[in-house]
Amino acid sequence: MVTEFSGGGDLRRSIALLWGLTGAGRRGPKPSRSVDEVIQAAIGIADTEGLSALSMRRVAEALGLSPMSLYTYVPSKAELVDLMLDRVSVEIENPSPALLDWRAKLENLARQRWDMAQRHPWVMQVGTHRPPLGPNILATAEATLQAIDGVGLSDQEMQLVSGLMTNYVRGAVRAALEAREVAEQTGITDEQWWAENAALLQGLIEPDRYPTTLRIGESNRVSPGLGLDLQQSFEFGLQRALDGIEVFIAGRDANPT
Amino acid sequence: MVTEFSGGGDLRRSIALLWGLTGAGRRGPKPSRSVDEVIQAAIGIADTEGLSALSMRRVAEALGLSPMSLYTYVPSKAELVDLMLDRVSVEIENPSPALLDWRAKLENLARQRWDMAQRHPWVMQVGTHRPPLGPNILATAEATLQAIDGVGLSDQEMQLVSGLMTNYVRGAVRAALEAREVAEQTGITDEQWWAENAALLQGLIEPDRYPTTLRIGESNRVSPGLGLDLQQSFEFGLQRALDGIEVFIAGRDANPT
DNA sequence: CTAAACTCCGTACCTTGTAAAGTGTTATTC
DNA sequence: GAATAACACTTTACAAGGTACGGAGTTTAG
Repeated sequence: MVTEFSGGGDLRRSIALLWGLTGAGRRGPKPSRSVDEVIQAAIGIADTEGLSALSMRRVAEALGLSPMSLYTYVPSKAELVDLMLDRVSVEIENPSPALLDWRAKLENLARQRWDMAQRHPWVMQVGTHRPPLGPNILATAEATLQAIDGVGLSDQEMQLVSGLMTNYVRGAVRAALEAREVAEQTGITDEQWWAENAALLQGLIEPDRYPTTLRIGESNRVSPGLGLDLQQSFEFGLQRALDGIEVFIAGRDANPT
Repeated sequence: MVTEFSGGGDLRRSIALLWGLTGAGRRGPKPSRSVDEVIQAAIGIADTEGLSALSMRRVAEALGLSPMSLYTYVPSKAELVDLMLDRVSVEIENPSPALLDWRAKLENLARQRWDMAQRHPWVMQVGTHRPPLGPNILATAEATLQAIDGVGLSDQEMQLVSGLMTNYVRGAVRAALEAREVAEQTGITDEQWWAENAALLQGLIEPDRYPTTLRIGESNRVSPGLGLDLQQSFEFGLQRALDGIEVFIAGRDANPT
């Protein structure tokens, strides 16, 4: 499981790639593929085999090129990942205007992010502080801010709320994807894992030291699956976060700046 | 930036290491170091140079051993990371009983996690689904559950609340650490980065498409730092999350199961 | 037509985790 | 006390990764 970074290379070049600016009147042979094909191939690999399987050699192979040829399309692997990120961000749509209040819109955006992450698990392994400022990523930022625009928050508060949503969603989605990935990689279910651990820990630990944990663990054993449905957990936290924001907005309305 | 996984190897061996079980009556030469020294050396490297700098060779060098010797102390790098995780978890203390209500306790735990992550940034890069069940990690789980025990939630709801806190805190802390790491690695401040991007994007994008984002961006430019203090952002989200939990508990009190 | 700019490839370097096999040391067993 | 099993430790080696470098061939500007 590898988390990639971005922003290393030449910003000018990155922006040009993100916004599809092609230098006019170029000499030399025509490229046999397009940057877009490279991005798609990379996304395909990352989707099906995970980000750790995404190597320049692997992408080149999928395109029928030599590894080093890729560097004529893309300055480095980091920039390629940037491009992949912006590309999949197109799947996040602006919430329908039929959703009237901010809460429905934020909820919708959070679910869209959840869904998108199910299709492209690797996005959660890419750093997004200083995101690649491509058209699609900017659009998702715009959608989030628009959802909470005009409800009485200051610009700064809007950023804080937007940050809270991002932080929570990323935390929850990562947890869920991690669960999926671990299960796939080890071939062991959570139940099996817990059972085996419980057996090994039996007698090793003093029950007095972890009474609550043991009680909850026991209650999970008796009715398994109850405590661990990740989608349900995501929804629960989402509603709590929205409730918290609602409290804040209400308090803000009571004494505006 | 690398996210490690755990749980690959032999569970029995892992548990023995975590709980300090040494096989009695061993033949052969005495080990020249202890597992503890290996863990400490590894933590030192990860703390100061980042998880990506943590290699078996590097740890061996710090201990004055050959790389392969480490494998007599620890079955693999993954298990070493597990041990490191449990080791630093000792820094999370059970909230003082003087903190009377659940909210103060959860708040305290969240802040402790924030502080701990500042000291050991790499912990946020380690997967924690199926965490190494060492004494210290179990203790932090116990502390969290105890904080919300007896406030009228079902066992399942307690897990959901605990999960929400974990997810939010991890999301926020990761965002903050990412910011720090990116700044260190690139040597460019966020302000510089945004300014440069703004300059390059100028004229490239249609203002009608991203009105809110541009307005907020402008408002950041005018009074910089206002929207971006990460500790402040963490605190803001933390209070919102706790507010949301409070609403939930209040509603739960109104009609208990 | 010439030369610059470009695409593409083969080779090579460095870093990783760790498998394999060998050497020497200690404690148990006879 | 000698033999042996279990161990600590080392050297060597492999495969996989990103990408620097230099060369060969191709297209277009001047």
